[in-house]
Amino acid sequence: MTSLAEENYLKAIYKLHEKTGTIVSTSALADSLRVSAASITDFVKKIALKKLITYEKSKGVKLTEKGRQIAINIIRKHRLWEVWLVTKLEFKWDEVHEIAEQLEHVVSDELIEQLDKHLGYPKADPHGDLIPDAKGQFAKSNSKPLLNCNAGYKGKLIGVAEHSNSFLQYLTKSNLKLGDEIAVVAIEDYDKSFEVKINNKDIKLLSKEVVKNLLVAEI
Amino acid sequence: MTSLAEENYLKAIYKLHEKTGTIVSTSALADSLRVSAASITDFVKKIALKKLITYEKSKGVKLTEKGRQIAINIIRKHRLWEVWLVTKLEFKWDEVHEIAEQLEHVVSDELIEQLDKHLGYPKADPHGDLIPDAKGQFAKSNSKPLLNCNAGYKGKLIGVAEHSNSFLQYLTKSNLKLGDEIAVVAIEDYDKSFEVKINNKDIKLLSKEVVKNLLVAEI
DNA sequence: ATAGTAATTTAGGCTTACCTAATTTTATTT
DNA sequence: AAATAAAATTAGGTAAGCCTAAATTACTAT
Repeated sequence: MTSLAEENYLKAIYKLHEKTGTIVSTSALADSLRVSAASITDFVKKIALKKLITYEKSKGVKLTEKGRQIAINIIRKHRLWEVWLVTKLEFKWDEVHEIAEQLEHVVSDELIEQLDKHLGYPKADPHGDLIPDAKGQFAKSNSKPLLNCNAGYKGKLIGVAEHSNSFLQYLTKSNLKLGDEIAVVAIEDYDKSFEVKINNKDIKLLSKEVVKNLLVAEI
Repeated sequence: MTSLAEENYLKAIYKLHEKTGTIVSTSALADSLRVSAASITDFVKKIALKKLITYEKSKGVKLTEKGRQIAINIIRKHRLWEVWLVTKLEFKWDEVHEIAEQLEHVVSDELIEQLDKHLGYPKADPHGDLIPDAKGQFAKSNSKPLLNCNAGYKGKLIGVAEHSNSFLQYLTKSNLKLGDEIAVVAIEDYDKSFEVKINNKDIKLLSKEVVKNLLVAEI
């Protein structure tokens, strides 16, 4: 029904829209999918005919409800597989993305149902990203970047806004993981670096780049 | 490196060779892969150039050692995934083939290593087929069709020689499963049907077609 | 041994998903 | 507002993996 390429295009469009909030440009898609702009124009016309997206020439594309459902389902599968890889197969959170990129395209509703059950119906993946349910509904989340918090704030690390291996490995090396309690001791006005206390114990200094990408929520 | 199509061709050639013991013909492959004979000839020429098989025009094809290793690796992955689906995800043995056909193509050596470990290094899949190790070595097996056994024989059901859903479902319905002890009470000379005793309890009558496809071994 | 049949190969085409180069459209500067 | 730069599209092409129809080769039966 839906080809591998289509699934990847829809997922890329979904993610780019999520990030920018706007209509998705040809060049953004070309960048993200590592395919020439000409190929994007081509393909985008084809899936517009299938009503998976709407395409405005020279403007960009947008998912239709149908396209959005397919994209969310891929994301659901991706995140469930990531949970499996980390909780059952002992992979690290920085090792699962590429494998999940392959597993997400396996087609079987019963498989995903059983996997979800096997994992205990997890709400979030190993990076704290929410896992939509079988109907495509996301749970509500009230996380925010630690950067937006003031001195005195105390919360729990529940996600990351960047998924690069280098960032994930930096956190691991710094002994920071999801679930940790973070208290903001002080904020350096000059460079917006944060002095934080982790789990009521260790004091750490985190750069603005880092706190921008740490998502926290009330305990 | 190896495309999906290549993997499927190599696997099909491996299985057909295993079944017939001979060089594999174009038509047998066409049948098995549900592709026209002309396409087989085409493709076979291509992978012969890659030294995955040897191809004798109008005779048939044979795996090279390189092609054989790839085929065995796909089979290893297929069987490990089947074990996972049955033991961890509660699928029935007649429900796993199609899903494993997709999962077997996921590429990641670490994934398969970890999966193998997670499953406790199983020696056989849910149908009793042996799982080769990471080096492509199969364990020795001394199973034989129940059909070849005489009255008085007592052994354990360790595999099936047919994998069709209808046969697997027949066995399930008949309450026969791998591991059951089977004792041959009598053999009807006229139609070669077997009267057997299962787990020292129930007496069952099995047709020649059925006993031909039941593989047993010494307890 | 040869006619007839079955299996295989060749020839020519199609679709999917990509490409480069050239052109056109849109956005940015001055 | 014109000139330039950047983004998008059009045109023409390619490789992979399939197809049908026609031609060839191999097998079987008398």
